[in-house]
Amino acid sequence: MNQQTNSAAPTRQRRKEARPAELTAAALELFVERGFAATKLDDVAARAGVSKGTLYLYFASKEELFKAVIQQGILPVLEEGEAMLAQHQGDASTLLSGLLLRWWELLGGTSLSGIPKLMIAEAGNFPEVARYYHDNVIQRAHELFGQVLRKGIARKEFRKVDVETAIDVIIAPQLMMAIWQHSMTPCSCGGMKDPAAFIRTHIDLLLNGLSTKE
Amino acid sequence: MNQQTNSAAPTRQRRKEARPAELTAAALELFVERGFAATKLDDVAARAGVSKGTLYLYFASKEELFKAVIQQGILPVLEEGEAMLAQHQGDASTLLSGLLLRWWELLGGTSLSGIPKLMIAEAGNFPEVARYYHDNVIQRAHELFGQVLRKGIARKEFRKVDVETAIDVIIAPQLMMAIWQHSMTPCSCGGMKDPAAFIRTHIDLLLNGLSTKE
Amino acid sequence: MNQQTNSAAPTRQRRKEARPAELTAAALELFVERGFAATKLDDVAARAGVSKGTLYLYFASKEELFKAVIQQGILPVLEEGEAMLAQHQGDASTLLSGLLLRWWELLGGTSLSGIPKLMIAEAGNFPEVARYYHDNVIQRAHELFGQVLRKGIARKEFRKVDVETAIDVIIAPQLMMAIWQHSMTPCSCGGMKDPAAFIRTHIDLLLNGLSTKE
Amino acid sequence: MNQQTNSAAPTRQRRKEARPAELTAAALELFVERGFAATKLDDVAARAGVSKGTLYLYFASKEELFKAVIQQGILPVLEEGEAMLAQHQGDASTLLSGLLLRWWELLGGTSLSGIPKLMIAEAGNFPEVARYYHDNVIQRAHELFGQVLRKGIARKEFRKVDVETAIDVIIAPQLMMAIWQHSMTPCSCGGMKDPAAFIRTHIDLLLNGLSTKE
DNA sequence: AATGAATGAGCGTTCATTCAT
DNA sequence: CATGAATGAACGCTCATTCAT
Repeated sequence: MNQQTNSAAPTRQRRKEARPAELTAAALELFVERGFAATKLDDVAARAGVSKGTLYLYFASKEELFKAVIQQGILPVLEEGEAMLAQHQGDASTLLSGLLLRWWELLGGTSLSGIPKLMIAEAGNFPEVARYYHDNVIQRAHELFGQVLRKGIARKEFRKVDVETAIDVIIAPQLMMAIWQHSMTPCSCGGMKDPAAFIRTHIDLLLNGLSTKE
Repeated sequence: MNQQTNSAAPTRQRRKEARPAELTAAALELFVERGFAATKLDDVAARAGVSKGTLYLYFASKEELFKAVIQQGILPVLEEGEAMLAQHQGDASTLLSGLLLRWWELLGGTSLSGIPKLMIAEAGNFPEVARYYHDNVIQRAHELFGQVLRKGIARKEFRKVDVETAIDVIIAPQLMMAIWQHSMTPCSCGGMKDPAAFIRTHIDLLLNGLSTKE
Repeated sequence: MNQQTNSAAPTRQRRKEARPAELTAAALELFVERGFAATKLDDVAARAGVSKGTLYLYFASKEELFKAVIQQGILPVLEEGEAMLAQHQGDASTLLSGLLLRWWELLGGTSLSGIPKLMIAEAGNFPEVARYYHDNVIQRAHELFGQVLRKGIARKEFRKVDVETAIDVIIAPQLMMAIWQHSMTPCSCGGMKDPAAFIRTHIDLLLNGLSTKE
Repeated sequence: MNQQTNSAAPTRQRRKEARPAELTAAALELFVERGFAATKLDDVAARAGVSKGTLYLYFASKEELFKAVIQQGILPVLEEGEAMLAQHQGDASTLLSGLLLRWWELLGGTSLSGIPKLMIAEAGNFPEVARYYHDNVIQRAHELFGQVLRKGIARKEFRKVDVETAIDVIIAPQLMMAIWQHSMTPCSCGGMKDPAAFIRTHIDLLLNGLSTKE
């Protein structure tokens, strides 16, 4: 009897602990596909393989589920980037292109790359979440790239550009790629053909644009 | 008496002809602010200053209204750009930066600049509209910038970059700026501080990135 | 000018006087086809070849139109029958079968034969109209047939049946025929194949059923 | 504890299985009273003692509810009649009057007798349902009475009438009685006074009309 | 007299949320 | 914990009615 309990309990336990993540994962997929308002909780529950009522055991409302989806989605991204920055030694160009490439390696195929699209679409409807996202993702990413740019400028690798503005210009193509991946591309309506080529061209133009070699 | 007839009779007529545009304008604002699904037709009607039923005199359904909003929104943009290209003489750099600046001058303050956000959010839910938008906006804009890039390369102003991919890289920051303007910025959650500076930096990095002068 | 007025005015006048009848005729057709609630005033107006607003120049509401349709529909029927009775001389059997045949000759092909269906379907929703119809159509038809039956019984042509009840039994097949003609038959779902044969069989069974010859 | 579980658990289950029948019963009453289009789903739900949303757990639309009402309503009638025919031995007159009387005993007081009225009113709007009703009710009833008539003719009880047409003539008064019961009568607008007397007179006239004794 | 654009109350339908089991 | 039947507020859409022209 103990043995049974011992072997059975952990399974349930593991399940119980994994549930919220399973639910937010299912919700993320559907929110990204269809938008927040157009996603039905029935469908989220069905995709997660639970009943609709179960959702309410873990999230008090659809809005809370949305918040959890966003919070859940931002953690992996930042830590990796900041770790790269901390570890990096050598020239800023390599660091910059490394960061851009690594970001897509990490998120490219997953629905985490849909979070920018989702956040953009819903920022107006969920200002608190937008603020949270701004403070915890956008801001930290800004600082990350800001440090890289300033390092490059200090090392005379990069021209003296307007750093704060340049950050946005650098990030924009990466975000647009992620967004396209979750909007036009799945309709087979064109959009991005080759993400790798896109990033390569972006880095090429960018490093040339920043370069002090003339 | 004739004068009264002349001025009074057209009142109704003028209104009737102007109505669809008034309605799509109101709908565009709200769709951009809140998204398609989260926008209530009552609110669209209220913002246009008509009753809910009136919407149905001009659009058969909410979805038809959406389509009309998109179709209505794309016409002004393309013609201007293609006209600039046709008229332009001289170096490609000036043309390129001219196009990028002009685009923002035209759309910056209006809710037309919210169409990319709207289209991105709803492409998955309205594949037909997405295809229409792709064929009539994205494709034509691509060709426009493609001609500029090829002209610059032919004139040895620009390096021999992968033109098709570079187009997307060039357009992305402009689109992101428009998107941010309609998502994070209005929440006072940060985002773009100064569009003009952003475009200037974009053009600066871009022309340097494309430049053959090394 | 006078001549023009002379020739034009009567046209208009004639039109003006004919309008209500044209409108109720159109309404009758649609009410019979679809029922009162399922008939749109747009469709009535369209079938009558006028605009929707014009209906309200002649009828204060949809319900008033309904009442007019019923009133309009009952006048021709009764007078004919009562005239036949007054003029008739000779045996009751001939009179009875004459009445039954004549009724179908008069109404068979027209949508007036749809009034019983319409009245039956809407009696519950329009008690006043139902009462009006009862008093002015059902009651008078009852008296008509009552006199025929009593005449036949007095002349020993017919057996001494329960006259009041027999009237309903006699009328029922005629009504059902009219009803079927406007319900199942137009769906090509079967129903009556041949009205003439039906009436013949009805009269045959009826006269035999009433006959004193055994 | 077991007992409680045994009696409590099925409560929900029993309810769920009984619900569709409860709902169609409520809907039948109101459809018969007011017609399909004039019946509000709120009222159906209220009469069934549930909320409006519950209807949609069992029927996908108002039209599906209508179909279910009809299907639900036809089963009890036919089986009884066909059983009577199969069991009967002896003369056709007794069988015929037995069928006519039994039909009213079964349906007279219930709203099932309102289905003919309902079907007649809505046949034009729901051709598929009309066809279903024609094939499964009208046709089978026809065959039932056809066999009785042919039996009576074979036994020389009945005259050689046009069987197919005579069936309609025989059925018509029964149907009209049911229809009147649900249209004019409830308005206290007259109509049928005594169903039993009506059927008696109908049978009397009918058997005399069919009889070979002259 | 006639029009048809405009209205808004009302209905069918959906779906986030609750709760008895 | 988990379920899914039940709810009811809210939304898209319709259509009888009104009224400026």
